[in-house]
Amino acid sequence: MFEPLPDGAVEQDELVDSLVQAAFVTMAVLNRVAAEHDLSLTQLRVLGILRDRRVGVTTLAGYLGLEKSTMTGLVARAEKRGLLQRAPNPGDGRAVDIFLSPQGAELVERVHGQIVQILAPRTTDLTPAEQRRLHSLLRRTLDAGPS
Amino acid sequence: MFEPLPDGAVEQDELVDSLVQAAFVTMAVLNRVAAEHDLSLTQLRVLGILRDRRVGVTTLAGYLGLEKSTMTGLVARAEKRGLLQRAPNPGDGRAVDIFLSPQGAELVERVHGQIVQILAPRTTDLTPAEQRRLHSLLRRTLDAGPS
DNA sequence: TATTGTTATACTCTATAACTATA
DNA sequence: TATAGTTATAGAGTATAACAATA
Repeated sequence: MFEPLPDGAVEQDELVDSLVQAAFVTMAVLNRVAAEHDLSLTQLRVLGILRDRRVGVTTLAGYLGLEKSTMTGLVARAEKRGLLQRAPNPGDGRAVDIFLSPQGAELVERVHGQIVQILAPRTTDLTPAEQRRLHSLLRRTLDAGPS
Repeated sequence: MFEPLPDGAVEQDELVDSLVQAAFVTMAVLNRVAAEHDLSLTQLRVLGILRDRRVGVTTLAGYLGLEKSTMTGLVARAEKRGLLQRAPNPGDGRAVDIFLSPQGAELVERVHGQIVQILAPRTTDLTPAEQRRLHSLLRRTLDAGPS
């Protein structure tokens, strides 16, 4: 009467859908918190990357999957707001180093804390053991590599 | 020597970070697939919502968290491409019904299949039991409600 | 009066192409 | 020649404010 499912296809589908939904919910939170500080998600990502790095425009563009020319505008606007700074690279006359200003560093930590505060309670229905399991499963899913 | 951690704070932090990272990885896939079909993520979301609904502009804007005026442009561009259609609502002379065209319906199914095909393999390192567990944990995390 | 949708306007994000300065 | 970054230009996405038509 029932055909055997093609190797768990329905479950796969539902698992993917829940991953996608979780992504949308999470991104909505990030967007909202960023917007509270007049930041776009991209601006927030820039600050997040610069949290522990000082990089050139091309490298930054690479992290974000954007064009160099796009970075120029993003960096210019963030610099104008005093969130990051530009300085000529000592070793390469063409290159420019991008790094957080003190205000930018302060802001990104504050925003990060806010995000944790909002997202963490969503997982507190889970037992500590379940939280560890979810963490580990997500890690392994992510590490399954690109594409 | 070691202070007791404030009630699992570090683990919470790492769990949230893995949720955020999973969201970025997932959104990157969605963006890439959408772009292959010359769709923005927002356009794709519009098509996804209309998959099983016929709604007015205000309702659609509500689902997406956007302004009505923003929808006008999004809908106009998608309509121009033949992906959706507008029709006056029979019951309310002010309202407009938005719904997928046959081409739009075909496209959204194709894109959805592509997304599942790309994301599903990421979870195949997990055993079937682990997959069910991840699915269930994500669901419970999502259902923890908004904000 | 309130609601539905559009228009006008402005700004951010994004890409492509052309350019400069340096390597 | 190749690379780092900027500028010019154009289009999409977004919001705010003002508006017309209908309820």
